[in-house]
Amino acid sequence: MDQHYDFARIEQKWKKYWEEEDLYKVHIDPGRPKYYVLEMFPYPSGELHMGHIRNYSIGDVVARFHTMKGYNVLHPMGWDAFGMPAENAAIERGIYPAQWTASNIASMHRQQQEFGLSYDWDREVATCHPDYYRWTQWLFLLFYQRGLAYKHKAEVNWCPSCQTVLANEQVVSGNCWRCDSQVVKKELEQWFFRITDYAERLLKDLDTLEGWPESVKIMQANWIGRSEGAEIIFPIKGRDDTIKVFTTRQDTIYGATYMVLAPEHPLVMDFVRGTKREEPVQRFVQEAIRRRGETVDPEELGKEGIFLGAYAINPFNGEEIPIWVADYVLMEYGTGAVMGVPAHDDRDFEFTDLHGIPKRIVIMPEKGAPIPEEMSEAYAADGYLVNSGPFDGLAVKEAQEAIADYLEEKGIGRRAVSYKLRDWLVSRQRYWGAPIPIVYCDHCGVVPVPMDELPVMLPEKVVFKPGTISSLAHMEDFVHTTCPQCGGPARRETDTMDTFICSSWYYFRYADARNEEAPFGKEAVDYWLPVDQYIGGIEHAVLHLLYSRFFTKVLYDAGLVKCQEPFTRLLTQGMVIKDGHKMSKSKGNVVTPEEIIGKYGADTARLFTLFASPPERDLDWSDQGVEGAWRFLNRVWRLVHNNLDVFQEKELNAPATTGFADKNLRYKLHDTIKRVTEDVEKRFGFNTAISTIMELVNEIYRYRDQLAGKELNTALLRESLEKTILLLAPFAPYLTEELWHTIGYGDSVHRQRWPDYDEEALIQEEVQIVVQVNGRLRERIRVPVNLPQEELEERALGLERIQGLTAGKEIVKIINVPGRLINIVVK
RNA sequence: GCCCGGGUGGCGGAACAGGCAGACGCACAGGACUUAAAAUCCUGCGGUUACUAAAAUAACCGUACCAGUUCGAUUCUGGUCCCGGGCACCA
Repeated sequence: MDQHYDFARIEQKWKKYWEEEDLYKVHIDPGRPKYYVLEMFPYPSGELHMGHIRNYSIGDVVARFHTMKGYNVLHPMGWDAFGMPAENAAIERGIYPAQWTASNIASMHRQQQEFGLSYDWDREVATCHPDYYRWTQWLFLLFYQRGLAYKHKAEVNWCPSCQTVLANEQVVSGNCWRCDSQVVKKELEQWFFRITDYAERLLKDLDTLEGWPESVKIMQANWIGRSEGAEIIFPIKGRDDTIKVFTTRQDTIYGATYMVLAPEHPLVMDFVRGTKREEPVQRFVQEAIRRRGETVDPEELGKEGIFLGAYAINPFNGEEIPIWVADYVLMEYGTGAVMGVPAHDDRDFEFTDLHGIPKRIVIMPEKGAPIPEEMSEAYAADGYLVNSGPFDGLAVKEAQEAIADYLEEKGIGRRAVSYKLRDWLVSRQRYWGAPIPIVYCDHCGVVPVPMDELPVMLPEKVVFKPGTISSLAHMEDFVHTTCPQCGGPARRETDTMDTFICSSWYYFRYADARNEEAPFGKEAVDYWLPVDQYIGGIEHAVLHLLYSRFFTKVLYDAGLVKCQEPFTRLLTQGMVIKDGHKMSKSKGNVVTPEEIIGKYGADTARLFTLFASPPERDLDWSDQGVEGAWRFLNRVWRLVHNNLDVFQEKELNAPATTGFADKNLRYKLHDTIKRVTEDVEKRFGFNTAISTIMELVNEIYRYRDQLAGKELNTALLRESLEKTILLLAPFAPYLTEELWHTIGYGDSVHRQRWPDYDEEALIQEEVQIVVQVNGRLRERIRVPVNLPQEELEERALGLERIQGLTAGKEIVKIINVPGRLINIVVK
């Protein structure tokens, strides 16, 4: 017999069989519990990499396991197909983005099928198909109708390399998330989604996501950035208007020694117009705005500012405080104006040191402590109020409440909540995206395209003019249209949608992917959604995952879906690393899925990626480790082939007097079933599940060796081999299918029930007990399971070594952990 | 700076509720099979020391570091160091 199995032949054979059998097609079946497992759909770059394989291998095990467990499993795949690379390819190679994308999809689809992934391909979607983006546009209009989409002129993030704007979430440390170029600020009129309306719910509902990693929830909470505090209205000396500030430390109001406005604040120029300060302030403001657009690191910025010659009046003590403009105050957050409390805020402290503004201490850590003259740093911690008039002596928390109450009573302010989250900028000056379904009519203004006229088709035959912004804007046939309202001439919106919109709802579409009447049918989404298990990279912690949650809540409010959260459980997988770096062409450490398939087959590739590390952690690629996975699969293959006789005999031999070896094997088998089930179901412990199966296989080999030449319990051997195949089926679907048929079955192994373990088999007559003296391991003894405690202690104390260690000493106590150890404490 | 993870043999990792540290795999070493190699199978494999011809055995140390709680700590608590990730003046 060969030492190795012919993976190429086997994998081809069963791939074809599964396709012919429609093995992975699913339909709504209210009689069975559903399970929706989903891997984040990929961008069709044209090639699968190991990160994809890891992602899909995890999802496939989860899907196959639940199918065997009796669930009706939805496991779809599709393509996040709009985006920049297609445009670049078009420019570089003179091929239309639609064609380039379609051929990439075809080749990646083929590679996925090689891997034997259990997708229902009838539900495949591609976001660039009119059948799909029609509904993306429909959803845009739904948002528009609900007042959640609006056009607005604002200072936005601009990536000079991608030649388009970016949402805040898509700027990573000042750089573009996609191309890493430095992002600059630009004033543009753009479409936004009002995600800030949902800030509170997006934050609060994080608590309901018990199946999400804490780290992702914390990242989202930080991104939303909720702060509780107060707005305080300051009158302006000599004028009728007022300035409103937002603060989280209203308790420090008596320590406010100045006020600062953001450079963009409308009052800034108002204060200095026509005065000698106008020119320097103007210069300062322009410079501040320019620098803000360029500089990445706030440390480099320092704290520049300039006095405006005006004074605000502290409504609590009537004190006049100077009003400054400074670059460290942001117009977009709070009210764009801050009360400066240098003694109790690090930034204000630094600013006043620089510009010679006095500090006043109003919080002391202890009651009655002497108030120091000098401070070396701001005191931002807890304490008690001083120098604060009627509020003296209150603790910080109490003062915050008391002062908020006072503000509201006197009508000079109110409690307020501020968020760091900004509205989602969704327009992009790119061709390869879903057109925004809006027209501009000279007569009627902004007019949405009627829903029944969708899709607004993206012209496929595009010509890219280098250096121009959006190619769509140059396509006269596209731009010129008629107004849906008055029928007069109108222009189309030429910006397209952020591709994150397309990916914010695809998991709903899978439930009803071929629906031509609606984005999805109610029955289908109510049955399948939410996604029970979502699997993907941590890099989407606040991008795709936040946007999708937002979309789901809007669809919920519109009555289109029943769930308020899209993903019940989330698994964030680690990266695939080789030689200490992420695999990349520039590092020259890339191993392609195709190489591995060619050399060892899909099962080995899957098994290795699952075995080498737990899914959340980074995976260190090791060619030798792959070799080990390959060896193991062959070991299983040989084990079955070497024992084929037990499947051919009709009368199986099960001697009545089963010996220790038999009991031992049967225990191992059922213990393995139990552990593998729990590992996969509860812990995503694929690495330990596989190692447990390896132990079982080793045990079966040992059993054969032990009983070589003796009468075998063929019934037990057969049970062991069959169940080993079943346990391995989700991990190595091709090999196990082959073996399942080899041992004589006609149906697919992937239609079998997951094995249950037999409690009886797990009952042991003897256990090993560890004997410790003063917590140090000294002996191990085997005793009957139900040996009474006194007898166990007696036996332990009677052991020669233990006697030697306890002789002449006082036994203080004996700790007994049933079934595990006893610890004799002596003095 | 703030907020999260993580640190266990030569390597990837295991130890699930405070109870045998190092499962499983890789690498390595020795042996079997072979004319030979590959493949396969078997055995060993954290460190130090003692004893010994060798094996066996035993003691001590050991889960980044320092304290603490406990009969007992990789696991819990406090502090320190290092590595990785997120945020970026958010008042």
